[in-house]
Amino acid sequence: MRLTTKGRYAVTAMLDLAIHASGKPTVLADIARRQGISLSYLEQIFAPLRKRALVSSVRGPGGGYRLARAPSAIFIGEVIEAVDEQLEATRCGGGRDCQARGACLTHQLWQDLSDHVRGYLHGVSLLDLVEHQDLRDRVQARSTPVVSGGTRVPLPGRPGLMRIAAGA
Amino acid sequence: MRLTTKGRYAVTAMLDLAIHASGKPTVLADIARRQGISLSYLEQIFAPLRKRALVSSVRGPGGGYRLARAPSAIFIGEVIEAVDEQLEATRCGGGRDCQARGACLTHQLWQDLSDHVRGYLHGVSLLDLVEHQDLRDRVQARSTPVVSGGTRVPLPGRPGLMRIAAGA
DNA sequence: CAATACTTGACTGAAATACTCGGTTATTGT
DNA sequence: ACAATAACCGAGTATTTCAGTCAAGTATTG
Ligand code: FES
Ligand code: FES
Repeated sequence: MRLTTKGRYAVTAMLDLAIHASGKPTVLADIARRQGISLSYLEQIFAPLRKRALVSSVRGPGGGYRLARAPSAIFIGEVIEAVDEQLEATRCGGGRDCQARGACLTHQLWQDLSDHVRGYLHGVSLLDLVEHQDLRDRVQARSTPVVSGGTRVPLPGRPGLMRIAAGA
Repeated sequence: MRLTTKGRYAVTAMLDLAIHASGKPTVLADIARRQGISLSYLEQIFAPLRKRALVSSVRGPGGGYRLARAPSAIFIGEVIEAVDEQLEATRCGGGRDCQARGACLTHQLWQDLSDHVRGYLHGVSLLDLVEHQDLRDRVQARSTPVVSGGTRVPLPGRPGLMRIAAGA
């Protein structure tokens, strides 16, 4: 499982794009300044975002980038997978073959973890992030993705068992 | 968020330990052979496991490692955090300070993701992994950790929206 | 005491990350 | 036409992390 600054920057930039949307496209230089990201690095990140049709670009003066869809229809999982290529937690990449003779003992575990993470990140849209800083409540209430029936089970408040690793 | 082979090996080794438990301690060399992991690397991995009191060791001939608790009381999250040190997905590490002036736009998102992942991995015990290869059902039914009141909400079956990244 | 097996620490090659740099192409206003 | 703008593209590079080796211990058993 790989979650790098590249993926984080991509989400941040998309969010910035969503916030400052106003008819006119936004130039990368602005995003770079506002979010404290290197411009050249941003350019590198936006290439795959454009290829996946998450943003559209306009060249020349007055140009820039625009979201290709409504913020409510762009999900974090898409953005991350567009630039990072995989949220996959298995070692085999899904092929059940990291042990030479079949799947290893833990394949299913990582597989399930991957599905879990993907399911979560594909359930949060850019709009969700724009609307509230305190997205905790709404996000947890929607850990099941929006596309299907909207079952919306109320998960209990965050469990109190994290921070096991205290670090000396 | 960092999930390396070190963490994976740790879980695999602990699982092997749980499977081959039989009064006598298990030697690392056996685990190394069975699971295809370098012995020296395993030694490195077991040091922190012992420090965190997840395993106990017996030196000398006839020695080896034993689980320090019942398999039902050892959770995957503990094992991973013991050797990997963090499942944290935020860039700041929880300090809300990766932007110089306060938290970045996406801090809350990564924070929630971390909590989600931790909650999941702390809800799966070694016993769960030992008992069934098809842990999918039971694991999803217990994505809320066991320690608190056992609310046990039935999450819907896995959503059908993964595999967005097709890869050309 | 000799074999076993854990314990510790330093060390290393290879890969990935997080960038930078230089240049090219399209578009626009003057 | 021309210059300014801003997206595009490809290489190159310093640093860090990963994954693993190696060498030297120390405790325990028979
Ligand atoms: S992780 Fe898939 S076979 Fe080991
Ligand atoms: S991730 Fe915590 S402040 Fe940016």
